[in-house]
Amino acid sequence: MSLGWTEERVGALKKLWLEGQSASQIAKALGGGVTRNAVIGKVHRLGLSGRAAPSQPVRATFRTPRPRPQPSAQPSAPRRIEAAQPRPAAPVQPSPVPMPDLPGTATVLTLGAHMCKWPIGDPSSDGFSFCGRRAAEGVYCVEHARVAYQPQAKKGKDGASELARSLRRYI
DNA sequence: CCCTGATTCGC
DNA sequence: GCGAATCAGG
Repeated sequence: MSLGWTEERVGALKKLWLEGQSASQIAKALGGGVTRNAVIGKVHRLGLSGRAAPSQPVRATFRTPRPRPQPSAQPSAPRRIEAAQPRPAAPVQPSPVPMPDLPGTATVLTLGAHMCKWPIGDPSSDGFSFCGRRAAEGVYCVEHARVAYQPQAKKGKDGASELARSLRRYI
């Protein structure tokens, strides 16, 4: 299951990446079928290797030029040795993230880094959106986190109906 | 061992 | 162009 990089997926990728989301986070956010490697690869291909707001100070690691496990054949690979790009000393301050009061107003493109990513509606429908409220736990708001991160789905009684009731409000 | 991004290279 | 494998590091 690997759809090509459609406009929307690329757009979402750019947005999430520029927001400082990690590659694996983005990979999960994009649904399935993409690994973090795919995301990273695409990011580099898109030309946005350096990010404005690195969540973790990933040092510009100088890897050894890579020993080539190639049995034979030495393809001339005049790789450029550039790891530190001339940063214009412009520590951008991104994330003027809007925070709607009502859920379901965030699309995959407007969804901010710390906005609840609980899906609202049918993903294959036009009006599909995300909750968009302040994410409290993980990528969800408090309310949705309770549903998403169910610690135990076992209660002697009827845990399923509780879940169903919670879900019903948003479907 | 978990995670992060970076790079290379076969496809 | 794509992404798995592999790397260096936190």
